[in-house]
Amino acid sequence: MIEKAFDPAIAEKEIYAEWLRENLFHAADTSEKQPFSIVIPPPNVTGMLHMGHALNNTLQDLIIRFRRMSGDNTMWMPGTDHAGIATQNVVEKELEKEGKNREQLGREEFVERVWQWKGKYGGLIINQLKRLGSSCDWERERFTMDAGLSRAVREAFVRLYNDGLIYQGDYIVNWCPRCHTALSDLEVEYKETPGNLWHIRYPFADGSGEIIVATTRPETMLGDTAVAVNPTDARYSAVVGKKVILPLVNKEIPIIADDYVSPEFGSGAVKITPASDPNDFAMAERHHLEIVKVIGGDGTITAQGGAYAGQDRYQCRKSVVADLEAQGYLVKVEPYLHKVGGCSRCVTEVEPFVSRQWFVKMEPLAKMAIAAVVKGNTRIIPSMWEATYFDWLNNIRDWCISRQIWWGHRIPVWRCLNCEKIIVATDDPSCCPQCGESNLRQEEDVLDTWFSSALWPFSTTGWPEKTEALKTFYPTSLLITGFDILFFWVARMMMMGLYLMGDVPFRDVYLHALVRDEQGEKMSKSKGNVIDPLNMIDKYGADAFRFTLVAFTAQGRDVRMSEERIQGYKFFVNKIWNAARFTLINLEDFIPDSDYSSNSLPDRWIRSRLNKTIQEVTEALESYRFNDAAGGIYHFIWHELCDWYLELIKQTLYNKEDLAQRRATQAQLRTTFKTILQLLHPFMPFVTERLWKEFASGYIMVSDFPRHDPVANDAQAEAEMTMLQDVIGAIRNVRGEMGIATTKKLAVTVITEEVAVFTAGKAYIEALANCQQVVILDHTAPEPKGCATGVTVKAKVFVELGGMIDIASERVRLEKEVAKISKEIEAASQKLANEDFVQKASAAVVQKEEMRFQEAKEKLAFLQKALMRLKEFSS
RNA sequence: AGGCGGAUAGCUCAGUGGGAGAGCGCCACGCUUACACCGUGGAUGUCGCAGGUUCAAGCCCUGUUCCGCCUACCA
Repeated sequence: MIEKAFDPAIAEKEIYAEWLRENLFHAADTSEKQPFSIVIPPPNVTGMLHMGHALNNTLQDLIIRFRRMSGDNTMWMPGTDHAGIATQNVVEKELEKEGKNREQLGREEFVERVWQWKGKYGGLIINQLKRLGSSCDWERERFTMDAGLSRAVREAFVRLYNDGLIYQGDYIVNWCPRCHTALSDLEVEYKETPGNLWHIRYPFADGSGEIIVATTRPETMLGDTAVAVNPTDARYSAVVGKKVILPLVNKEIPIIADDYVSPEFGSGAVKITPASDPNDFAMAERHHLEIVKVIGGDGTITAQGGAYAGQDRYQCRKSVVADLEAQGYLVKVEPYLHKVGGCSRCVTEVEPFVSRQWFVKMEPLAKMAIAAVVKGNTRIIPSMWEATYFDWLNNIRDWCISRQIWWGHRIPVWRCLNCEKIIVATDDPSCCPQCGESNLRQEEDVLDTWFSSALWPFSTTGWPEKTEALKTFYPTSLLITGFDILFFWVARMMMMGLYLMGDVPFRDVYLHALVRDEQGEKMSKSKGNVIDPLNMIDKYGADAFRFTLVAFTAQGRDVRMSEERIQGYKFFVNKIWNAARFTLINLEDFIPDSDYSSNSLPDRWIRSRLNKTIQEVTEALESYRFNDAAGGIYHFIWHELCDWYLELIKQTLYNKEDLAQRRATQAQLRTTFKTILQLLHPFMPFVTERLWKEFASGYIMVSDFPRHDPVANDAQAEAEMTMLQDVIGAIRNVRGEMGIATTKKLAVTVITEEVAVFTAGKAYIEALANCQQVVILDHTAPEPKGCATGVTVKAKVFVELGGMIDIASERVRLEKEVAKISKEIEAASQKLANEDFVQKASAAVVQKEEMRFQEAKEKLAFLQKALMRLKEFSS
């Protein structure tokens, strides 16, 4: 017999090792079976498992296990992402502790050092995923910097370049002065920050007056090359074309007219610093203005800043403001709340910076990505995200893919030092194809990490090689990821997949929500509200933890996590475990190989209910309604199987006289339990695998997922069971309301038109309502006196209290019932009295309403009679 | 500024046109031989607000308030 309680810590370890040993996670490259594939959103190598990973991977494992059991050739591709800036930062911090920096080490040695770090710590999150039970195809594990994936990156770059979709140019980009690299637009996080709006006087060069401009960044004025006003602004039409003297710099700059300027804001005149503001940069292109870089890549003022050269940008702001004030140029200072962009990796304020960078031309790629979703080649679930997806792609800007860091895929571009020829190649060139020179210099920059991630759905299966795996598993079937990387990753995979593979990277995309704490706050270390998934697994077991995540994943809703809930589902695991113990205890003498079939009501009923549950859970999983799937199986196991079925069959199991029926019920019990273990397996892989050993040989994870059978529904059995359940409920209600102990046996009379059903079910009522005697009488029989009474749709129930009836509490109980039913009657009669309702509502609805009305009226009459009798009894 | 989502029992949330639900918590009674990590019974809601459509609205439409998120170049 199994132990009294399930010990997840031991079982999880053993079972996972068995699955690995038996190689059950591995999918064949080619197979007769229908392929089903998912690529994991590769966690950063620097990552530690957090709630987001836990949710993400639980959902993937759930679907993967469901598909595997359903007979598909199921491949879940695992791996990690090299996470350029994040990883470089981690290693640089390590160096810092040793009093070194990366420049001292030099590029090669630094990269070597990162690889060492990766070897040591990079696998941690993979092991953490295993703790969850993830059934990834570990043999296939990939890393975005692997040789194969690096080759894919070069191939993609070269193709894009040759097709004119990659270009290099001097543009203003988001620059992090601390990471010392360019960032894409997506890597900047804007935060509302209190600042000031400084109003500054710019005198006209001809001495005829002045124009006032407003700015949030006075230090940038050192690099101003114009002042702009709106061409329709009458206040300024006369001054357009004039020159002003740039204060502190003493340089003449023009006043220009441009639609971009909003006349309503500030003074309606804006200073233009093309090197320090993207809008100003665009304006400089339109008006051919000079670009003066006064802020350098390290955030200090350049030599162009004259007297301020060398100052930090914030220090310079103070100096400039002080000088403007001293020289009478400062008109006023207003407090001003504005959005300031920060580096998403280190929170340093981003500096718009003009530099030479590489870009991917997005428009043609975006068009393909839009069309694929419009045509339905890829479905986005929940569909509300489609709008966001389209909106972003329709307004997309070119993607800055170069990063001035060392950890990443170095851009495969070389320059011939002799003839300046640019060479773009997948393999390192040994000499210049134009002049034969062997002195070539490779581009220093590396690619944005997301460039390689964008290739993940096909680079992982071997692209650009035409491998069997690629043929079998591309397009992948499903991607499950958080909505927060819809742009970063999903959209870019769509573009790259369509462009390089000629087909979408996945058929379905399921976007799940964020995991928050129970107050709905985002979990963060600084808030101290993080719940560590590994800690939860240690405390409650992976099964309970997983089930919690699934049960709270409703489409379009955040997942609010709390320890209390996980504990609740641990109780559920315990319930299952004990139901299994009960089952096993009662199957000890059972020989499973004979063919039994039972027609007892509980057996027919549970077959029907189980069948419907299979259907419900299957349909919910197929449409990604995770909470419904979890809820359906929870309800069945706890409230149908345990609460009713196991109780109902006890008498049959304990009765050794009727061996045939006992055997048949044992068989049904065994089948039912095995089936729910299979149904539950994708949700709770460990406890189900553990229990499976007690029921069958082999592994549940590769057994067949239950299939529902449309003809197995037994409406008759369900209807009869409902009659019995209602009567049992009525008796229990009397017991509970009258304060009679559950151990006290009752004598009950049931008066009904369904004499046959209740006579057959008498023993069940006796057992579940704890009665010593149940008498079933036809509806023509006289009603017994001195009883507490209850009424159901199909029966009147009389509970004998042996003259000890507590009249006061019985009256309260009956009056409560009367009030409830009266309300029902009123609602129903009102509807039926409404001619519009009777005419316009569907016949079925009207009929239902009439039936409800009739039933309620009968119940009410009975209850009123009972109340009357009660009065007679008491007087 | 625009877009999206949410507002239903004390808490967390299901419920997309016909009798307001679940889990947890709460109250009462019970250690009945699978389970006290349990069982049985009970209490609890102007379904954010205001209009409208409909025989019928938590659900559809319009407006509105509050909360959250995303996108955006207003200095």
